This record gives sequence, structure tokens and C-alpha cells, in this order.
Amino acid sequence: MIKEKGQALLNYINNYVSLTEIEAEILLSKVTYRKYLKGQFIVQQGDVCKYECFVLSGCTKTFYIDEEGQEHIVMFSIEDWWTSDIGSFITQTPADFNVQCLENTELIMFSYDIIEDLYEAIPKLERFFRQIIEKAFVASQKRIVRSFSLSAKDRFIYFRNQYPKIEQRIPQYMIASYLGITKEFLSKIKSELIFEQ
Amino acid sequence: MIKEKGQALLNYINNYVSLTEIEAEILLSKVTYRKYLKGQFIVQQGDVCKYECFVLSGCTKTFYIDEEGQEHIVMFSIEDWWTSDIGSFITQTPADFNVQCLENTELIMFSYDIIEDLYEAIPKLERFFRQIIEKAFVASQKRIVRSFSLSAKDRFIYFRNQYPKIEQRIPQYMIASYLGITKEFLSKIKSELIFEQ
DNA sequence: TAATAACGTTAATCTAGTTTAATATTTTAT
DNA sequence: ATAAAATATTAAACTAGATTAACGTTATTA
Repeated sequence: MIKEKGQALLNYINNYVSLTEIEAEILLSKVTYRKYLKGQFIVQQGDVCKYECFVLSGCTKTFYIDEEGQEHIVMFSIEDWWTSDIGSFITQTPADFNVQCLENTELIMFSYDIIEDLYEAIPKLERFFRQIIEKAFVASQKRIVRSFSLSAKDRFIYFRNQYPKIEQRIPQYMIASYLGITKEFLSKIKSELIFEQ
Repeated sequence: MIKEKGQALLNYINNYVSLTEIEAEILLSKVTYRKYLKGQFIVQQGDVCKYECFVLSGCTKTFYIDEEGQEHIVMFSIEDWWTSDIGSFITQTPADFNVQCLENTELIMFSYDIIEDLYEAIPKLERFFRQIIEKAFVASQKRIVRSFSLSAKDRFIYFRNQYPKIEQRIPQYMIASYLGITKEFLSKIKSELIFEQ
């Protein structure tokens, strides 16, 4: 089962480091393939996050609920992205975030218990994960920059251009939450954009 | 020279991985010690960033200038922190950010040209940098969360509690810029906080 | 020790985005 | 096909924070 599914992961890794046949086999023997249904939770706020997950298909949202019960979406993940609460994963402390499936979702899961063995067996993976996380960090910093220097309208335009596939698949009120604005205001922005055309 | 100065770096690294005497020597032989004066630039927007820098003493701000000529401070770095434009460093493309010294500053610099050799010579460093950057990424994500769910006043209170040393050393208008608000509004917040006591 | 530059405060006016609430549209299940 | 649930729109009243501009205070330096 994992073998056919694993190919997408191997292709992805191949963009960063090249694994030998044997290394690829070891890797796939250590990770877990799993399907989730729409609505199910991969991580729940308060639990310790046991997995870093590579998305084969489907879509997830990462969010938290603030003291007023308000939901704030931090990121979406689709095919060839990662999803997890990394803060919880690396420190093995309770998660700040929930990760919930917005569609039926197929994952390859790297568990905390095997990842050290995996680094041991395939030292190249240390480099691979370093490079992945470097990219994620840079993206996160750039998002902070945008949140400070762009208006809500410009952030929406950026989002729409950057992630056109995600915009199609996700209800508008979740995009508003991701952008840090209300659904009503996003609705207003969209009607302005249509009018401007 | 680098030997005495290097000890702070070795102590820091020791929190993550343990280097042998020989590895420590190799490391210190490959990195560069350098002093900057207050006001000098370590990185300039538009240049390719050649170094990741560990701060031995002093203080820097990382900022960019937007299209309207407005300065936005992204982070401060003091002793035992890192400073660089990592996005520029890892891709070797022009920097989005400036890094400027707010005090006379001593650094240990890891150049792009030697860092690959260093990973080769001391594979443990791959793990070290992975762990550092994981922590930086988590901190960055949490900052995004705060910027969405906290008011300016609460972000300031958080900053003041989290980085009391930095608050003392830095002019208030720079803290306002870091928080994403105007200096006038921060002034108002502070007077409210005093009044509330 | 005066002068200048850098930094900080206050207050009035303005605006991007929120809140509330009612209505419209689309999707899903029966 | 119809009802119910989920999602989206619109508009009026409101607020956090920006802008402008004038004035105070603290550091630097001549």
C-alpha cells in the first residue's frame, strides 16, 4: 500500500536530497500512510502532537480558538505540503493548534518516535528537513511583513494570486479568517474588486 | 582572538549538540569574528546576504523600507541570538531586509561559502541548525497568531514581559514599528497603562 | 551653557476594518 | 422537489488605530 502512495513523497524529497533505493525503502518502511475523512482532526489543541504529516491529497486547515471562542486560521495545507503543530511536535508539549481536514485527506505521517531513528539511518534527512523548515521560516517572516505593510484588500489579492487553487476549494469565511479580517469585510472587498473591473 | 570570543558560541551550540574538542576547533577556524559600530549595516536590502551571524554583544534591528519609504522593524537581535536575512542567505538572492547595529556589536559570522564545508566536516551542525531554525519558525508562527488575536496594547504588554532587556535599550519609536503601530499610538498606550496602575 | 537634534507626548480629526442584524444564495440531505 | 443548513451579501453604526500638527523633554555637541 505505502509503496505506490510513497512515490509522491520520494519525488518531493528528491527536490532537496537524493536518496538511494535502499534509503528510500527504509524511509517508506518507517512512515505511516493514513486516510482521514472530511471534518476529522489530525491534531487537537491541548494534545501533544505526535506526527509531522506530508499531504498526498486533500486539504487541511490549521487553526486555534482564542479566549473569546473565535477561530483563527493560521494556514491551509494541500497536496505536497506539510501539516502539523511543529511547536508541539518538537517540544512534545500540548498543541496550540488544531489541524482539521476540509476534504478527505491522505497523509504520510512521520511519528516523533521514529524520526530520530530515521535521522540516524539516513543522515541526509537531517539536511532535507533543515531545508524544508528554512523555507517555511522565510515564508512565515514574509507573511508577517505583509500583515504589517499591506491593507486587507492587498493581502487578499496576494492570497488569490499566490494560492489560486486554495481559493477555489475553501469557503470564503475561512479565507477571511486566514487573512485576519471578518467575512463581512472580505465580502465588501470582493464586491469592490468586481466593481473596479 | 576568535578563541576567547568563540567560547560563547560553543556554549550556545552545546545546548543543542555536543562537539568534540577537534570539531570545536574546526568550527572556530572556519568562522569569522567581527566588530561593527553603532549605525553600521550588516546586511543591506538589495544585496545578497553572505552571512548568518551569531551576536556576541550589542544589538541589531532587522527592517525593510516599504514603497512609501516607511521603515518596518521585523526583529531585534541581542547577545546569543542570530541575525541575517535568511531568505536571501539560503537562496543567495537580493535581501528584502536591512540589518543595522543599534549599538556597537560583536558577531561571529558563518559565510555562505564555508557553511557547506562545515556541514560536511561536522554533520552534527546540520542537526544544530535544523533545531535552531525550527525554534525560529515556531516563534514566527506564534508572532503571527499574536498579531491577529491581540490588540496593540496587549502586544505591547507581551513584548515588555517577553523582552524586558530589549525594551530598556531601544527607542520607543522602534518598538512601535516592531509592534506594527505608530509611535503616537504607543505613547498613548503607555500613558493608559500608567494611568491604570 | 546654549543650541540643536533626537525622541516623546497630547489632542483633534480621520479611516480601515468591526459589529450587528437582516436578507439572499448555495449546498446538502430527505 | 423541498426543507434545512451552511455560506454569502449588504448596510448602518461603531471603534481601534492612523494622521497631522503643535508642543515638551532629553541627549549631544560646540
